Amino acid sequence: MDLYGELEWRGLIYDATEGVRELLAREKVTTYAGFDPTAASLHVGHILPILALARLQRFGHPPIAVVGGGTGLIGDPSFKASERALLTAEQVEAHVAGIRTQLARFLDFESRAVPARLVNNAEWLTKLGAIEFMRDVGKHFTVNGMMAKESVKRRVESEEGISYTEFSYPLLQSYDFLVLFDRFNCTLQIGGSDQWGNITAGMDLIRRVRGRKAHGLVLPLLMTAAGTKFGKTEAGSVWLDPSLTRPYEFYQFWLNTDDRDVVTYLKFFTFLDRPRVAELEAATAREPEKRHAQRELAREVTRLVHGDQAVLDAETASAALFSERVTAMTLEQIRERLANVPSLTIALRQDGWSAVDLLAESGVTKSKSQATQLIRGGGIYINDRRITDERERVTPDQAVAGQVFVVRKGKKDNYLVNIARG
RNA sequence: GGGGAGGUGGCGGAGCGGUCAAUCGCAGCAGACUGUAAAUCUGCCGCCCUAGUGGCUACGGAGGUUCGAACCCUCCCCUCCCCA
Repeated sequence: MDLYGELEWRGLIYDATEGVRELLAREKVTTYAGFDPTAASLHVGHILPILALARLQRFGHPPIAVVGGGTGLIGDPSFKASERALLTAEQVEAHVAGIRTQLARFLDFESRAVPARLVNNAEWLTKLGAIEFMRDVGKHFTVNGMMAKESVKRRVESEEGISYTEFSYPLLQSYDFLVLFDRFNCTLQIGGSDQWGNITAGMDLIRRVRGRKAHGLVLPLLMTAAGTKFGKTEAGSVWLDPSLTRPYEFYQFWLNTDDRDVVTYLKFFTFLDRPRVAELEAATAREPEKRHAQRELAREVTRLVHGDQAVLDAETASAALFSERVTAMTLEQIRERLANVPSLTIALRQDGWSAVDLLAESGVTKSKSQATQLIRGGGIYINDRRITDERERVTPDQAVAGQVFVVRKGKKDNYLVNIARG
């Protein structure tokens, strides 16, 4: 199967310009995707375009990941309801640093035949003078054409309006495309479907100033079957940065994928081939309770993002928390298997604590009120035992080896509460 | 510039002098069921505690009237709609 067919099968092609398929089949096409540093870390949604670049590289097309150190200073208005506050240069710089390292692990920079590149558009955008920009780039766009773009329409028509700053964003992205075209002969840009307007703007610029045709391909918007935003959990966004989303939680996020979404996600977020995906699809239909597909999905994506060891740790912890009894484990086993579980401490008290105090003082809950509510709702377990009365006393000798309580909040949130002595 | 409508909890949206921490829907959390799924059902859902006819903070902002104001008055800020 050719690359385009592969992408099609995976459902990754939302829209593409005429001739992309033939182009990809015919020659090595240097391709880029941009990532603006709007946060300190990329989140699970970003995996889609990143992997798209990686898939291209596997088929011999050199990828370029562009970190938007320059465009991040401006802010993309595409399909945004309102103007956003500008990030400071320091914020952008800090975000860029984090995102760079994350991007780096998905592409193969060692390959000589198909080199990957990681560049920062601040390199050329911050040097671009206003007059130069207006003469060389701005002259090629009509305001009329810009305003007609679906991506900015809502903002143009809104009372709040759109600042000149954000309005110029598509031009900067167009200029990026032109620079990459000139430097690396980059002729294809990919991105989320919201990027279509910005991508075609870049294609237009290249056509006008260089008389050459460039292409665009956009990926589908991520949605869950339940109609909610993809990549959100109780805790907020699912980040790639392990200090923001622990690898265990990251693994759990994928493991909890809705049956209706899991095959789609396997195609989107893994490199598993067609027969394997078909196999997992059949397995899900046959015995959904086994979660074969979800397990494989969680394993694959966690490996991609956090590595083999993280997968092992997450699987061990998951098994321990969901199918074993804490009280049957030794202290060493708990320490080892639940290494990824958030660890808290509580000061020793010989006569013990009321259940509420234990939860609030250790930080499992943020207040005694919250602790009380959870206990009354039946959502708190200490060492496998459900707490039914918030006044119930918990004593140090009930801790595993006299040292640690495994506290479960709800179905899936676990904490180790260590007794601090002295 | 003229005329009109409105700003309420994460969002939507009731309330229009006391019984309002504020109906309801969504989102969220917990429970039951189950498969760590979905759907459904139940409870919670401003914050806090010693958990009560408890305390604190709240209905754009600042004052005022009143025993008492999200609700009335004044000024200010903001949003939306119509006309020009």
